[in-house]
Amino acid sequence: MSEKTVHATVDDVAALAGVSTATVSRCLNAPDRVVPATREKVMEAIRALNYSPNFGARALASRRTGIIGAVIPTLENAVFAHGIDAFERSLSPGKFALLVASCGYDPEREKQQIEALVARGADGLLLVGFDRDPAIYEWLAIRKVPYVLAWACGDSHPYAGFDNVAGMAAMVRMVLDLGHRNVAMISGLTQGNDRARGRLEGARDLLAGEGLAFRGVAEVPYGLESGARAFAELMADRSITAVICGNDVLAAGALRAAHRMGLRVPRDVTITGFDDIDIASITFPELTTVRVPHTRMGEQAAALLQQLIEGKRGESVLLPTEIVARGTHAPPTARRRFAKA
Amino acid sequence: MSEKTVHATVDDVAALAGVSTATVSRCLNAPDRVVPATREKVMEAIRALNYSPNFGARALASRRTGIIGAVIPTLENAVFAHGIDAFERSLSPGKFALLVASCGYDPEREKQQIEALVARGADGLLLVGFDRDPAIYEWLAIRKVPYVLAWACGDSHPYAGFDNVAGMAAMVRMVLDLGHRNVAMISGLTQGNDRARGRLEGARDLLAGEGLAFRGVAEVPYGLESGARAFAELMADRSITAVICGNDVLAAGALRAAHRMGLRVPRDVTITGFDDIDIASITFPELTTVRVPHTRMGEQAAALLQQLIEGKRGESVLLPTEIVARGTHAPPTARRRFAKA
DNA sequence: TTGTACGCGTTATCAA
DNA sequence: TTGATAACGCGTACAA
Repeated sequence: MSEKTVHATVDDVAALAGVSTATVSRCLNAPDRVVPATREKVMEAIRALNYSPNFGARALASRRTGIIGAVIPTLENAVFAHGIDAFERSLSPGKFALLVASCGYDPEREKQQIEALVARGADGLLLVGFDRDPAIYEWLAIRKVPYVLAWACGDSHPYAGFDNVAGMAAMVRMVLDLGHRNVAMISGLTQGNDRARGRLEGARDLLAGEGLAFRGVAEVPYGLESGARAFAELMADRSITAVICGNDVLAAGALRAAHRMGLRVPRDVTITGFDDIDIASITFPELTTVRVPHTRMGEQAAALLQQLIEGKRGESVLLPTEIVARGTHAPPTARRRFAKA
Repeated sequence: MSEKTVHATVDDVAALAGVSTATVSRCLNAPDRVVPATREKVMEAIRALNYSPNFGARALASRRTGIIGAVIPTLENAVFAHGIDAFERSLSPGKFALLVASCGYDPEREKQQIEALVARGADGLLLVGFDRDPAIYEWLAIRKVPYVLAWACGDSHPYAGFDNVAGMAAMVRMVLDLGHRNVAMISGLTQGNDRARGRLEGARDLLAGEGLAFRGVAEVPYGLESGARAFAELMADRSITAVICGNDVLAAGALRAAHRMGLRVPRDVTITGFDDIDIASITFPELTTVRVPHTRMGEQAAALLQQLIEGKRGESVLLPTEIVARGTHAPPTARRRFAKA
């Protein structure tokens, strides 16, 4: 005890303060259950010994870690970076910390990451989207691990998110109202990605409701060049006057391709995005897109998950999306409308 | 034991497999120290009971968590989002997981976050930059917590990073070689940010070496509009022909302001950035900037930190920066060179 | 190669 | 309000 030991324990603190270990523990976890006088003695000893509780021991005895896990496709997508940032900032400081894992849009890897986080003692989980192997949900239920889903909505699980289908439908509605009839879409990969799928279907269904169909659909990986390439191919059909994109990055790529092809936006083609991330207001012209409240979503998700973890019941929250009409949309012009191949 | 209990323990597994708990433990942590035959029995029991080791108990007994902590200013800055993403992907799967905390560029908050992560049992830490209260480094040394610094370089601590000073100096060198003499700079906030400070000083020193000085310096918060505003103010001095920006976001903002002011880039003004994040190739014209290997940096940082944690000694790694000459630079034109106020 | 038995540092139950 | 003490579940010398 008199040795210069690096890590003091509760016993050391208790001894120095002249109390029991139980009291020391209480001072840290339920200060109100200790008389101010003794509490002061204990805190004094804690400072003197530079004591800090052992994480493993605490987790073992209390059966919780204060660690919240999040599995996201990738932080390279600004949408997730911003959402996760807000999520982390909204975690009660001192009470919870964030363990992040990425899965690169791979469902199998997502499953592994979920298991890894739970194995690491995560008290709760933040996941992206609804669509995944039901076995995962069952497993989570058995293990009694609370979770919140984000970037989507639904009624089968707790979530803090928005409606991809409705958001995209609204955008297509606007494009149709402008007079466009020959519309194409550049969608993100829908495989194992219900957000991308929702957006694609939202657009498709709205068109169908008007008795229309896409003049072309490209389903491509996330990325600027990816969007650019898809745009160039789609526009081989000279009748197309509007290209709906599944996200802002694809739209920015499309815009770049348009410039290269000598097409003027929005005079020759209308291009729309989704998400309203930073780049949407940097392109020229600035992108007409669907704004998603990523930051508020992260905050709400954090609040909801913390409630669930503490045993309270929380309500899912559906955030509104909104069309941000900037510079890449306009009515179809004669040049394209009557263009020939 | 026969009850439908949710969490099986080593004892359950040992009983079912007909071995001791020690053997079960070995199967998990040192499979080679167990004969294949018994190992198979044990793994079978593990599967049957759906067993997974208790994190707290394991951490307590083994004195390590397999958790690596990272404290960054914010994930909203793409630079950190990409670096952290690469870092996380490079962590040995199954062995280490990433606990992230943000500090919003606030040194005091960074200190708290570091303590919080260590308190949560982090086996090692990833931190941004070198400049911080020496007490923190001492504390880390006493606690024997390995750490790696990134996004900068130096010889006082292990790091995986790059030279902000040299990177910016090279850019200013290029601008001067183009013929510019009336140069201004939009710098990020240098307070508690050695990366921003390094870039500012790198530029300043190079100018000084040529007997020159900035015609103006604005030190502003991170952000598009922030950069735009600074640019507009700086350009009140009509003699300025080049504006060096501390990062790509500020540069994109400056570019936007230039458009608004009716200035043509690079004909009327040269604008340069730093980092080469996505937006650098989306602006019009595309941004001339300094490329920083954020992804490789994240990977190297992960490799180095894991080595340190495992007791091996690792070498710091200095990554090269590189000028990416795109569309926002050109020699000064007569119009600006001889412009009058 | 496998088993025994103890220690790891807290929390939580129950009495006092 | 405080104290004694039993878990908590796993790793690991040490012994067999």
